[in-house]
Amino acid sequence: MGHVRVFTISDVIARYQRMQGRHVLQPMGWDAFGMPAENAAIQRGIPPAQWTYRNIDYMRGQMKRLGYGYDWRREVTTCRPEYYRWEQWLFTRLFKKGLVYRKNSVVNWDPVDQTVLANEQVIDGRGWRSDALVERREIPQWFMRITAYADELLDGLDKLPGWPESVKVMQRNWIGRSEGIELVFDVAGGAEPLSVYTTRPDTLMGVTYMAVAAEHPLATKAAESDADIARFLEECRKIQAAEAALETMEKKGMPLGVSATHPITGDDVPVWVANFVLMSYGTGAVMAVPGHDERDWEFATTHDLPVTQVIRPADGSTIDVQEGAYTPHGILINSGDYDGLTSAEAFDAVAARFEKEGRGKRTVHYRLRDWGVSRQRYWGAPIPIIYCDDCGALPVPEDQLPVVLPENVEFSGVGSPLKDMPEFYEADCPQCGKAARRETDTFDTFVESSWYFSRYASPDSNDAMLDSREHYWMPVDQYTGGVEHAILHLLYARFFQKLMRDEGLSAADEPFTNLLTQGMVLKDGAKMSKAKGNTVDPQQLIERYGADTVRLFMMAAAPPEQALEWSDDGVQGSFRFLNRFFKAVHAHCEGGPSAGVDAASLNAEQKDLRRKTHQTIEKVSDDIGRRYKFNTAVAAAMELMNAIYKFEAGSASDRAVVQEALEAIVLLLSPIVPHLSHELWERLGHKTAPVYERWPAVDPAALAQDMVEIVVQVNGKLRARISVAVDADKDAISKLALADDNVQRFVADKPIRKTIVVPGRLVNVVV
RNA sequence: GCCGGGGUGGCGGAACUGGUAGACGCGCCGGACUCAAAAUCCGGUUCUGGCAACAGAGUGCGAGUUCGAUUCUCGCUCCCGGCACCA
Repeated sequence: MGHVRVFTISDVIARYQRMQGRHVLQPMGWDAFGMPAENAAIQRGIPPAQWTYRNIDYMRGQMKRLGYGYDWRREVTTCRPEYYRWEQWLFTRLFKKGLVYRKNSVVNWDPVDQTVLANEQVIDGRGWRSDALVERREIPQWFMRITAYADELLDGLDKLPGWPESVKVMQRNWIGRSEGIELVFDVAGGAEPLSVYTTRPDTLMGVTYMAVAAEHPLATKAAESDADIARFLEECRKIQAAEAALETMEKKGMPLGVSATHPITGDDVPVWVANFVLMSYGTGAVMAVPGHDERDWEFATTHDLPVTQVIRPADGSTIDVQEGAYTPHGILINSGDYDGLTSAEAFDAVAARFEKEGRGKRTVHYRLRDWGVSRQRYWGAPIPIIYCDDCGALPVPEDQLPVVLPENVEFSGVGSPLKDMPEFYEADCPQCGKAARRETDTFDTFVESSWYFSRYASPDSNDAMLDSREHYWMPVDQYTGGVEHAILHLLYARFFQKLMRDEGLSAADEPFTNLLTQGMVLKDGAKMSKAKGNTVDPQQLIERYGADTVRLFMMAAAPPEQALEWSDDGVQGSFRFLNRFFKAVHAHCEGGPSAGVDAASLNAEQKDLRRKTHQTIEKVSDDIGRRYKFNTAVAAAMELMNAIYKFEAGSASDRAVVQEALEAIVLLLSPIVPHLSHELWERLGHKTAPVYERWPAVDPAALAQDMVEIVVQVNGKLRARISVAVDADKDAISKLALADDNVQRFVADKPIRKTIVVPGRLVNVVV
């Protein structure tokens, strides 16, 4: 049902834009690699490929029944070699540019199943199948250098007015550009100096300890002669790779019995090993300022480390850092020569001092890390690399692409079957020709989903990743997807767009001009999922109520970006409305053809209905075209339908007004309920179908009104409603308001202090 | 823990730029039709008091700004999404 929701939203927008006269391309494809197919293969004993292709066929049939207006000639399937060969190709190009590289990085290792686990497969620190405590393990993996584009990815957000602010803020924070200084603390006893990065050099005089990662050489060395430290380091390995696990676990540490030297005071600063410092991020060492950093404060308090204050609030108020860290900027105290400087001045002074002495430098840091694309899994696109004992890791030559993933395999779930297939992994070195070994890891499936949208422009191109047709269609005008993609998918897609641009394949800097993030489909307050067993099968609903009822309910129940609560009764309600809609048209058509509206000779009731018709056209156009609020568009159409039911049509001019109203509803709802609209449009006497019609236009003359209702408040409380002429001036309106009996009751003889008149809306009398 | 979003009748939601809180739908109540039921149609439906007119209260909790706050500001609370190997 989640898919039904996204695709209905997109289809409504596509059909609406088409009726605006635009040239619309709405494609569909299958993001088909990934863990679900492997899991299904384990459970059902069928190869992932078979299961995948079967599902694609089923789902394609269902989409056709739902009436989505796709150009099926452009269908793309990411697990086909014709598709993934091009990301393999791009990867080899990036290899030559130095934008991909290999380094060690951490994975979740299940020591019992002897396999790498996804974060999702780790439950409370244990493997989902073995129940063994998961360990951190470093293995060599391939990375794409997304950090080389960090600044452009950050600055580009300012050029995306069609994106929700919340998504842009999340991406900004994720990239996390910060300016700080990198400086060095010498370590007593001739050990390697500790290099640290800080964004708060103004708090340098408040450093009371240092902390290093468990894998840091200083910790490893200390463990050699101290069994307790060795045990602690062992314990630190039993943390899963996910950042959330790291941040929520109990912060633990031990003193290493080693001191660093404070670079200004020369004082000894104790060095600790801590489980929350990571070797792989930054330098593996941090300076701690417990007086002015919350995490440092927590740690210092639990381990009885000193907390000193070196910043005071600029407004002169007093604080006590023993009660909690003070994190804002302020004025320096207890800082020797720096006393009295502001945080900003101290930043510059400290930076200048270290740069002059050659012991540190100003540095820009990013929270964003390079993208690890290696997966130790079978059902993914092979990474096109060959390892030669003599020549090292080399990209597969272009004329040998694609590296095809064998589809007919036995899949047991333990390790990748590719590792047991010599016919796959045996290869010749592209450089020296000697026997070599092919990479058996596959790409992260985010690689496929990072560029598929461009491929729709030239899905049949066998000579290039993208051809000139890309320039006609890209960038995507309207992209729709779940908020859960706000960071990863959307950032990787933006990154790939820049890679493809720099490869000369595209002229666009950004892939998606307008972004709509839609909410989940819930049932009983929880996300619908097979795991929870609370799914609803679209197929059954289509059979019982028809596709239009399903589409209508999806659009009517909630605004697109909000979570939608599934309701069987709500579906019934949508079905009821469509029946009323049908009956209204049918009853009207029984009376034979209608003449056109003669606007000049309408009575009051006819004018009212006609005004409602044109108000509805105005409202629905705005709701679909500008606001993407399909739920209120549907509500407006229902209101007009209710007005038609109340209107007693007798004369020919009555019937003309009703005909106009019904035609409006048919066209306005046609993007949402295309099948029924098609039928009703024909019954109303038209030869063409709504998909070929233009969107209805508002007649401003029909909206005109003589009198308008205004609310009268006394001291902000509603006391009366009055009817005034639309062109009445403020004096006239407030005179009428004060003349009202109920208003008089509340004003009585109290003096009137002020009267606020908002024309067309309200009068507020302040007494 | 950090980043982002949300909390409005019995329920889904509306109120777009600070100006009538509860549009529209569901459910429920009453009526019509029917032998009866379903379906359909008509009327009612935030809570409290009142026959009614009307009055009082009310948008997670607490404060603030304003003639006026669901809307803006500050603090709190609960729920949802993301946290780099679910996609």
